[in-house]
Amino acid sequence: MLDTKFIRENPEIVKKAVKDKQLAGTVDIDELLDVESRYLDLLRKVETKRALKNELSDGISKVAPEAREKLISEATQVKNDLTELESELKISKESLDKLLLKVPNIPANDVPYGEGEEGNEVIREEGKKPTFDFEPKDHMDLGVGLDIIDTERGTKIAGFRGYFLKNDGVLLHRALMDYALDLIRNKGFDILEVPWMVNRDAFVGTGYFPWGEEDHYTVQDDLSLIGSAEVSLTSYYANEVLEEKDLPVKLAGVSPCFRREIGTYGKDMKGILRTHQFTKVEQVVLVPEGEEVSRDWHEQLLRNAEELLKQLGLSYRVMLMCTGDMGPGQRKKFDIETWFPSQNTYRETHSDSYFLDFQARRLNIKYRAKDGSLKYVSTLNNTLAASPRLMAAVMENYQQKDGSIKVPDVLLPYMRGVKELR
RNA sequence: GGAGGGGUCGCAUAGUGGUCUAGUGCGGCGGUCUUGAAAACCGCUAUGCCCGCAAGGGUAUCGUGGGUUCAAAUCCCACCCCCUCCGCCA
Repeated sequence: MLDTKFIRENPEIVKKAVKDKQLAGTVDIDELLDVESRYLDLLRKVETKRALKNELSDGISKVAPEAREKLISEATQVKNDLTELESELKISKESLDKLLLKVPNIPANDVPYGEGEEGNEVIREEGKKPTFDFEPKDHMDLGVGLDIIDTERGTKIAGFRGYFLKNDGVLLHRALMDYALDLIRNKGFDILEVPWMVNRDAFVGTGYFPWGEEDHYTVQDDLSLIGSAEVSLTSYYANEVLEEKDLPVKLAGVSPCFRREIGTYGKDMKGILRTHQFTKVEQVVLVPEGEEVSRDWHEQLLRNAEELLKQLGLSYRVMLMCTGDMGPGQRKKFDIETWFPSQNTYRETHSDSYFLDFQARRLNIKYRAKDGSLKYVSTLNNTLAASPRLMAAVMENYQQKDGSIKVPDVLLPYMRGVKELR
C-alpha cells in the first residue's frame, strides 16, 4: 500500500506505475483521488457532529435533572443526523480502502520497462555448464528410470501436476531443504516452520491479494494455503512495533507451497518443474527504511541464493525483471534461472524482491527509530531453495551415462550414506 | 464438540452507565538531592486520522464487529483469541 498523501501529491507517478506494470484498467487513480476527497469531506462533517454530540452529552450529566429534557431532545436530533452521516462515512471508507489495496508499488528507477518476460534483462551468467559425452536425459526420464519420481500415480491420486517422490528421491529432495536451512542459519537467520494455512489479512498484507486470489487454494474457515512461506514469515510481526536495534530481522522459513497455476495449462506439461505443491526454503528480511538499505539487502539475499547454487555446482544466470513481469507490490526484482541441460536453457528457480514499506503498511509493521519516531519497516524476500524444481536441476546436471545421478558434495552429509542415485 | 474462567495504557492490576480527561504499582525517560551511585521525591510516559505554518484543537481506539442509550471499558448480541476441565485424536 502506498501512502495516500504520496498518491495525492504524485498522481502522475502512480498512474505511470499502474500502466508500466500492465495493470491499466484494474485501478483508476483519478477515481481514487475523487473518492478520497469525498471521504475526507464526510469525515470532517462527522467529526464536527461528534464533537457537538459529545459536548451535549457532557452538559446533560452536569445540569440539574429537571433541565435535562431539553438537552436530551437536542442531543437525540444530533444523534439521528449522525447515524446517517456515519453510515455514509463507513461506505465511503470501505470503497477508498478497496481502491487503495489495488494500487501497485512504484518500480525502482533502474527497472526496465517491458510488457512481459521478453522485457527482462540478463545481468550476468555464472558457473560452468556441464558437458556430456552422451545425450543428456531430462529429469523425468531419469526419475522414472530410477523409480524416484512417479507422476502417473501422482495424477491418478492428485490430478494434473500431481507427483510422488520415492526412496532416494525423497532423500535428495529433503537433503536440499536441510542443506539450505543449514546454510542460511549459519548466516544468522532464524529458521522457522510456518503455518501453511493462513488468514486473508496475511495474503492482503503481503500483496498477494487482491491480485493473486485466483492462484490460491482457499480452504474452510476463511483460510487459504500459502503459495510461499513469505506470506507467513512477512506477517510474523504484523501489528507490532520493533526496535531499530533489533533490525534487520532475518527469517528463513521452510514450507510446502500451493499454487493453482491457473493460466499455465499449456506450460511444462511433462515433469515436475511446475506443480501444484512443492517445498521451499524462503528468506525474508525486515530492515529500517531507506532505499539504499533495501538495495543492499536485495543484493545480499541474491548472493545467498547464488552461494547455494555455486556450492551445488549449478550454472545459472541473474535476470533483472521488467515492469510488466513484476508483482504489483515489488519495487525491483531479480530472478535467478538455473541451467537445465535437457532443455538447453535456464529455468527460473529463485525470485528476489524488495518492497520498501509497501507490505509493512498493509501489515502494520513498524519500528521505533533511534530518534524515538515510529516508522514502517522495509521488507524483502528471496527464494533460497525450491524443490522439486531445484532437485530436477541437480538430477539433470549430475546425471551419468548409465542414467545414475551423482550426489553433489555439499549434499553428502544429508544423504545418509547415499553417494549416487542408481 | 461440551462446561467454566478470562482478554483494560510496555508489563501487572483496579474499574458494573455520566466525576474515566481510564486510577494504582512496576518498568522506561527527564529532573531534584549526591563526590558518584542507590534510595527518596517531582514531572513525563499510546496510536491512527482530520484541521492548523506552528502552538494547539478535534475525533476514534479498553480483543473484533454490531446494537441499546442523550451518554458504554461498563448493558445486550455475534465472532475471534487465551486458560482450566471433560470428550475425541496424530
